[in-house]
Amino acid sequence: MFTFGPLLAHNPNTLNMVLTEKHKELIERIGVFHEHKGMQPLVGRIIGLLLVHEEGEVSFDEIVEQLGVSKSAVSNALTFLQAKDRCIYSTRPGDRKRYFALKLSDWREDFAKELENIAEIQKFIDQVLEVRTEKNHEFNCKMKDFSDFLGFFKKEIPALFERFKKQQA
Amino acid sequence: MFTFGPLLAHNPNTLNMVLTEKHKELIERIGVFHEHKGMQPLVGRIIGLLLVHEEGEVSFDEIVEQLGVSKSAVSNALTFLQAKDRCIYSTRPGDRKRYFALKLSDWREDFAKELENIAEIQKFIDQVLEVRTEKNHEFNCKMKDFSDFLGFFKKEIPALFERFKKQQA
DNA sequence: TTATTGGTTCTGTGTTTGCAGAACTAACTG
DNA sequence: CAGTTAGTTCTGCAAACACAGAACCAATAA
Repeated sequence: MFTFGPLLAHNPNTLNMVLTEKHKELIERIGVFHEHKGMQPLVGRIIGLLLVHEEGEVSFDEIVEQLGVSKSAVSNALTFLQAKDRCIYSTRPGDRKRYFALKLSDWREDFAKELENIAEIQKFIDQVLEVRTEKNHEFNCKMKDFSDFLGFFKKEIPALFERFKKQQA
Repeated sequence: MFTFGPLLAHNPNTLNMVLTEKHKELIERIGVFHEHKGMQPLVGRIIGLLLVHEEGEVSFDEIVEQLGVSKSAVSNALTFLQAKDRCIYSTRPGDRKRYFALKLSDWREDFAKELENIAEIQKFIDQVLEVRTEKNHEFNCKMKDFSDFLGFFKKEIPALFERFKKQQA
């Protein structure tokens, strides 16, 4: 039978953070930024929401309601974010909901990985150099030059983080 | 009327570079690499072809034939690559064909741009920090930390290239 | 036990993508 | 002039994408 009291008590929808226009606009912009990086629209919006949300932890339901999308879409997007290790959830005693948060603590490793990833083109450059003849020496030289730089760059990444640590202290 | 002599003389198809299996496979791998970066498939294949092709300059026709795609697709892909400043064409006296090549000389600027681009997330982080309350201080601190690093990183980019130049000599 | 909650998986669908093929244009050729 | 060459633009379509909605499942509550 329907009981009003428990409904209010258990329904956390009423507790949703209030998003101002500024919040919503920022979420959208963060969304398109991530779209440009190849992610699907909703994934970018969720990242935006998790960033601007004052708690930093947001329930599945609140994501559905704040972004106005379906449960299935949110489920898939969150599965993706967790698979990519960009997101985790925690639970609370006496509460079956999952509270999702960005893994902001990993930004060093994430950023380092991104840097290494953009330098990955070196592998291809080197393989190209292996199959190329000497017919166009200048072209080959430019490629060799680029490859050398990429090798240098990769080596420099750890030092970069160390220098940051030093100048921070 | 049909004349055999001029046809052979003017038809450069017969002059196409021979691509081995190794070449073709490498082109495909370079293609998917660029697909992951958000480019459309054919664009990546063309970059691959321009890289492994011994001349470094490849005619429109040869691209069509070597990759087995339509003229329209090649036209659009080349327009895109030129718009992105990754590709240029040159012509030869008495030859109406265009010979396309990668702008390999610009790799420094291109790479610097890519680095700056991945650091662009800082703008969003800072805007997020502006709208956030102090309700979750730890979360804010991590974001501030990340933003500081991104600022530091951007500043370091020119020095990086200089250090490369120095150690090269 | 049935009902409810929290979330996942399946099915269908409008939209976008990526290309083919044809029509077209501009420049040269005979 | 008509015909050829080199490339562009237009039209259409098959496949992939991104999501909605419904069915579904597992855990808790009544």
